[in-house]
Amino acid sequence: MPFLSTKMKPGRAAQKALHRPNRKPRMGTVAKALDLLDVFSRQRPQIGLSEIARLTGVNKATCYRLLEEMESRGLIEQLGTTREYRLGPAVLRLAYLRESAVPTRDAAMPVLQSLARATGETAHLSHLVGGTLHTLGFAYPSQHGVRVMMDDADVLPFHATASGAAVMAYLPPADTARILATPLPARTATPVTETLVQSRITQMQTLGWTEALSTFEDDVQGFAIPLFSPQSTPIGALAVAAAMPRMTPGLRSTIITELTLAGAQINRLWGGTVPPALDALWRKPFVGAMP
Amino acid sequence: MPFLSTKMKPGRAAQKALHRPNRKPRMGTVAKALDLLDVFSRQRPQIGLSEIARLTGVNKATCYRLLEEMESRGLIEQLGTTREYRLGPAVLRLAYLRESAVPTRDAAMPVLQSLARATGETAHLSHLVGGTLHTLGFAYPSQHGVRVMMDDADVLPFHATASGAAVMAYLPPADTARILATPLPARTATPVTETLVQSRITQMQTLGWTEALSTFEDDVQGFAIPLFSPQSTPIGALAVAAAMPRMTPGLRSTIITELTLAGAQINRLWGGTVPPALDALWRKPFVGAMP
DNA sequence: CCCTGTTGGTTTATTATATGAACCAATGGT
DNA sequence: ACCATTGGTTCATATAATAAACCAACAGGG
Repeated sequence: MPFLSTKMKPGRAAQKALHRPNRKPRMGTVAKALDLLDVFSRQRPQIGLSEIARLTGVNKATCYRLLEEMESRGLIEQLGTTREYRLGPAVLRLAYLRESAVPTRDAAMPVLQSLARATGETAHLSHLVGGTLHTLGFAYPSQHGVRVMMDDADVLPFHATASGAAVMAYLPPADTARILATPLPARTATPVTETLVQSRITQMQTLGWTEALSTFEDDVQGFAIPLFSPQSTPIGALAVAAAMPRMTPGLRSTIITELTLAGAQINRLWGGTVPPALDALWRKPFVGAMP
Repeated sequence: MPFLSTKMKPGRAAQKALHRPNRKPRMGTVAKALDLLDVFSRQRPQIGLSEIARLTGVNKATCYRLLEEMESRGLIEQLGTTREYRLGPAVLRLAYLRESAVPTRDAAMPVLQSLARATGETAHLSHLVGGTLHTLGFAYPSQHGVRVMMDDADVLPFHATASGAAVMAYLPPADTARILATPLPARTATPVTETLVQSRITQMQTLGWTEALSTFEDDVQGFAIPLFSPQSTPIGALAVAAAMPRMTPGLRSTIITELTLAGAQINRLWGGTVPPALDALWRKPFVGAMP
């Protein structure tokens, strides 16, 4: 029985899944409203009404109403000076409540930091929410001057990252297929072919970890492993992003060893269950296997 | 011009405020959905469908749909084991984004902690969101064995707390009246009369701080001051909750002094503008005035 | 000063969507 | 075997969301 519900809704689910040529998408109002929140990002923390409508494709009047309604609940707020909108204070309370009930982030951050320290590279933690990978946190080592920056709470592309492959490797095949069918976002350093992604997935399944070279960012080598729910469904990924010029066989070995260790630790903290096959791989010391 | 928009919506605002006996409330769907989130609290972090419907008064089918829609966006999640619902991981990302854009909590917490240390009592920070006070954080001193606990990210009653009075004292009179008209929640230690609340408000305005005795909790004395937006509208409160058996004139003096100091500091950090009259009161050293 | 292109916000008829009573199937306690 | 729960679903109905057109208010530019 799955932990996070993966139930099939007989009626509606089937309707949703099938592609009905003459039917409209039929999206709920609250879902549409919540989608508006995705326009906000680190680099664009506050936006005007027209801009939001433009970016989301939602009608301006509709957009206005939705924003107004979310504002009334504090989910977003409006600046009186520029009339721009931004995320509201209510999200803090919600996050606080969530963390006190399920200490996900607070529990994992120390491990993330020690992973960054042990490897000397940037450690990155992401969470699978609503079919997409979201950054939950990251940690930088103190040592190196040059380091991989990821000051983004943005969405991670599945195709172009090691984290994406790590998660996909343990997702139900149907979901993986659907993700692979999704057109990948423009911003990728190196073109990503489906066979390449496929090979990362197999690497994940056979070696116990996966890596990606110069895909999401130039000169960055990423290593990742998945994180699991108590029912062994993937719910996120742990990754290390290293600057390629620094890479050596020794460093690579260190990263993989530390990564699997930290992964096991976070899975334990979160009460996750690592699939037996993978767990066995993690228990074997890394011997320098090459994909 | 107000910072956080306080604009009046001619039509709707009036309709909302007045109690119309023969009219339906006419609440938007997303607002209703977001209201569902309020059922979750520290002591009740996860709830079943029927229970949620019962608590909120929303039809069960409607409730189900709304929850399902929010789940699709990660705002809540459902446990596969018990089918209960709880806050989802998406709130973490939103809060993270909000804090990186407007570092409210992160900026204030150190001040809050030093306030708790300096006074030896529990310090408490709350945020005005959507017409209600929400706990944003609190800090305990390390010294005393007995201390006022407030492990609640719950909503604070305006009537029964010093924080409520502090905020109301600087709210537009109309809002204050509306709040006072609201029936106060059952859970209050000492009965609260309107004149009592009114006296706290005047104390706030004349002395620069306010206090409440044994109202929200027994044997707890609360001191509070308001926090302001750049446009001098109140957006929250800073409070110290002391155990009454410990109270002495000296401690009281310390608390008030430290409280105003910390308040000024947080207002500075948040870019808030303290109203000139209040600012002047805070600059004068506390001389032991008694209300 | 007008022209033009913005902006945030509002109105309207139209229609798609939300609603809720009733209904199921499954579970758990007695 | 029963009864009272539970989570979830159905469907006719009424309500609430929608989108085009419309304002008024700015901000440059000529």
